[in-house]
Amino acid sequence: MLKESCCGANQRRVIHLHRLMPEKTYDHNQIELRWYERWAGQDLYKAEEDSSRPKYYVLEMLPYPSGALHIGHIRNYSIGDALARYKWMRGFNVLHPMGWDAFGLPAENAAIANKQPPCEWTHSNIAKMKATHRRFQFSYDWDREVTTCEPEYYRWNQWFFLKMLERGLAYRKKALVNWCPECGTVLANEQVVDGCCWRHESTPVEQRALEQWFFKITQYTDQLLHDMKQLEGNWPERVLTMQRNWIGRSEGTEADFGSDYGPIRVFTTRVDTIFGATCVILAPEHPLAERMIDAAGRARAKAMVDARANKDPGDMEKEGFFTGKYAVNPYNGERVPIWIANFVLTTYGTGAIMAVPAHDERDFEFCSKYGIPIRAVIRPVEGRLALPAPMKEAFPDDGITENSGEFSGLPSDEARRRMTAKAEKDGFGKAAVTYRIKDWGVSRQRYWGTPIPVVHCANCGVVPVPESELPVLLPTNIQITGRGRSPLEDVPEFVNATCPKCGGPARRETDTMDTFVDSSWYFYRYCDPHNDRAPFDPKKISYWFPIDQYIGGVEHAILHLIYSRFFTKVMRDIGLVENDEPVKKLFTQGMVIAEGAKMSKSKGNVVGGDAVAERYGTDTARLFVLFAVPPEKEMDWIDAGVEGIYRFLGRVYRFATRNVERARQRSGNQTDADRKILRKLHQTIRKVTEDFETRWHFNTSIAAVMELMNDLYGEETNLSGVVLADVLEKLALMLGPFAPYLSQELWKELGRDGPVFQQTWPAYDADLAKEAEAEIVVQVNGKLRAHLSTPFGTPEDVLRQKALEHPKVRPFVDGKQIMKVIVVPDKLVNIVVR
RNA sequence: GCCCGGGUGGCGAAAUCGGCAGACGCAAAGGACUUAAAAUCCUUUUCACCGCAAGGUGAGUGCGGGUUCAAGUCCCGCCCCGGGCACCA
Repeated sequence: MLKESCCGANQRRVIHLHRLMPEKTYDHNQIELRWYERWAGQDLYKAEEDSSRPKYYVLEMLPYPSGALHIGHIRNYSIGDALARYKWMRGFNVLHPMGWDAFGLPAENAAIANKQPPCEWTHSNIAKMKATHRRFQFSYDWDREVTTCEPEYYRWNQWFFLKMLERGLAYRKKALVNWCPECGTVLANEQVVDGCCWRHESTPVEQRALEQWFFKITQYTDQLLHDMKQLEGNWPERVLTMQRNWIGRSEGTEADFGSDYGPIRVFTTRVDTIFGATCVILAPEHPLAERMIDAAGRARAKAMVDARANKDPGDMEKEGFFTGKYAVNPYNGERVPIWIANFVLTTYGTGAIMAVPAHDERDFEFCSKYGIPIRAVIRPVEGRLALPAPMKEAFPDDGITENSGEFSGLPSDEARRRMTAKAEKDGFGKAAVTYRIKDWGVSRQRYWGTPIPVVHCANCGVVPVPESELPVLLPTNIQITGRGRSPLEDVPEFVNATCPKCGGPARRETDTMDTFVDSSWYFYRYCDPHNDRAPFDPKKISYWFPIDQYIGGVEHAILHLIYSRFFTKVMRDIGLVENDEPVKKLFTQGMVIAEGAKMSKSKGNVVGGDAVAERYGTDTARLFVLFAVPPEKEMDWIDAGVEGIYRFLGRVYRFATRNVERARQRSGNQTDADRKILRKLHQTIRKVTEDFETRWHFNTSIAAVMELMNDLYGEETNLSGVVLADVLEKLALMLGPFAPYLSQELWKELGRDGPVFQQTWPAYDADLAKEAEAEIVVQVNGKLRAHLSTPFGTPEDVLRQKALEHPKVRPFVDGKQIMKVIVVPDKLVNIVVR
């Protein structure tokens, strides 16, 4: 077995150094191909429930099957795979699955571009990418593969939808969509470029209101916020902050301004400034607005809505107009004008605000522009009230109220409390909490997604498809033209349905689900992927969950992860799962850029996994993405750097193969070099183990192994066979999580059997790792002057004495007054002189 | 504007608890081997100055202050870069 792999051309003799020991050239292609074939079809990474071992669920975010794995994917999977293999070696029962986020818009675009059905396009992409996965030997249990566009999967999306509907968590309401009048179709946000259609660059996108489906995530807002406590410390602080901002909870007051059209309710966090309100402003979509203005006004309001949809709010000029009507401030009875303006959002608060230009920057900007009066009612705690005339900018800070009737002279927070209490007492308002987060719009007017399982019946209205009739299959014979509201509307055999309630003719819902629905629960399906009676067996979930480690890009910090948390809470309330949160620990890896530029297809600088594997092998590719920078940092792919790693693996391989014979014979006696190398070996094991257990800075782990290799080259001929055998064995094991092919090859060369990841992770011996003597740094006035080698535990006074006597120290000390000597045992002596 | 990260040699980086700044790798230079090259192996490589040399001296972690025997690391102020949020009332 050993000999058959080393053909003559591979061998040469290193005469000058190593006494005629044959070494082999590192031929990555041959090694990787051989093990690839050996392992094919062996189900090496199969996971099964086993209560006798601690479980470990490691998960990388499933990819969209775009056609090829690029180096960003490789980085993500190399981190997860190293961890999975390490955990196996530490005795854990590891679940490490993979799947495909296979629904989505690009498949439809591809269908339009090259007339290939989305299903076909998707499956051929999956096949290509899976081949790359296998080539890299990422340790997935492929029996558990989940492909979200398969009916076996998406029927459970539909099932969850029905559960949401039952619990009042799915509902319909009108919502605006982007509409291209040229295509006659709905556009996704990413298809809107500079306010115009991506395919018709001069056609402005309009806003149209359609009935659409929503999930009531707002019902869980407080839980989503509260349960973040369970995640603190285990999720990146940055992600939690982003989610908190996204939810955007703010406490304030709602109050009614009176008007001829009924009360106008406004929300404010600064009710303490309400005596400074000089107008009320409605969002252009506000229901009262329509009644207050004429046709010309309505046209202006509509134009505002369209313009706002496609512009970056940051560079939009504030605009508005006076309705001609007035509102009454409930606190002082003052009559103020009612305006309509583009910067007031209908989607936040009550869709109406009071404008207090003196104390709000936006209101200040708006009111200054239109000559609306500015009246200060808050003064700085130590300062005077601003005068209206020379006011150059708003004073938005808290302070002391003035000119506020009975509430004058109070600190802002006290004023807020008392004024809110008055609103509640007099019945014109109340304390209120508002959130930025909105209900999750799940409707997409698209073909390539999960059909929403309801029908519309003329007699019965919206009727859910019975569970027993799931899945509602997505038709496959379809022409994608990019025209019309949804491609599904052109498929009569899909649209024409029977009402499950009355048996009469009905129209099937043609909206499909947002693909975030697919990815909100796929990690549960991995635990029971072939179940055809339920989304999964709860018993399996309670064994594997929560996910111990989730690894993916920070770009999913908000949507995917918040939706996943929401789904878990709903599933828990249905009684399917026990955990509050799906993911115990989250790791967000940095982006990969190529030679200084963001990788993109249009730039043509995408570094493909296969190309790198071809040239250097997959072990080199994996090791390099882990070695270049710590995994959480952005990484620049530079070809030259890869060469260094390839050289390193070659060094390991050559060293091992030319010493394996000596190692097997365990010849020679203990030497000084042995002790030195053993120390280094155990220091290296300690370093690599600590990196796995704490920060995952694999760049330093790999650097440590390189140092060990450098030392081995220095002492090669001085080592005994016993120590060589020990070092080579542990080297192979330590490289296992990073370079599975090479480490397996070394393992075999050492005459050992079985996959490396099924071996036990080497333990380090703290005594062996300990340096023989302490290196003491001697400083004078903080400057390094000498080193001392002393036994560990040398008493302080001895260290002080030795330091003062050191010939390199004397010139800096002699003739000077010694003020102080600081001694840190086993570490440092600092002599302070004057 | 607000909230996070970050700024260290020619480059990627290391220094994990306030204790030798630059581990490891890339690039570069020199040497060995070779007819030659590649590959490989060995050496040098923060900057400035002194020295024939061994070696020595000084400066140095974005900038300015501070705390400390001692600061890349802690504190205050500023500059720059990256990311997220951004009319959220």
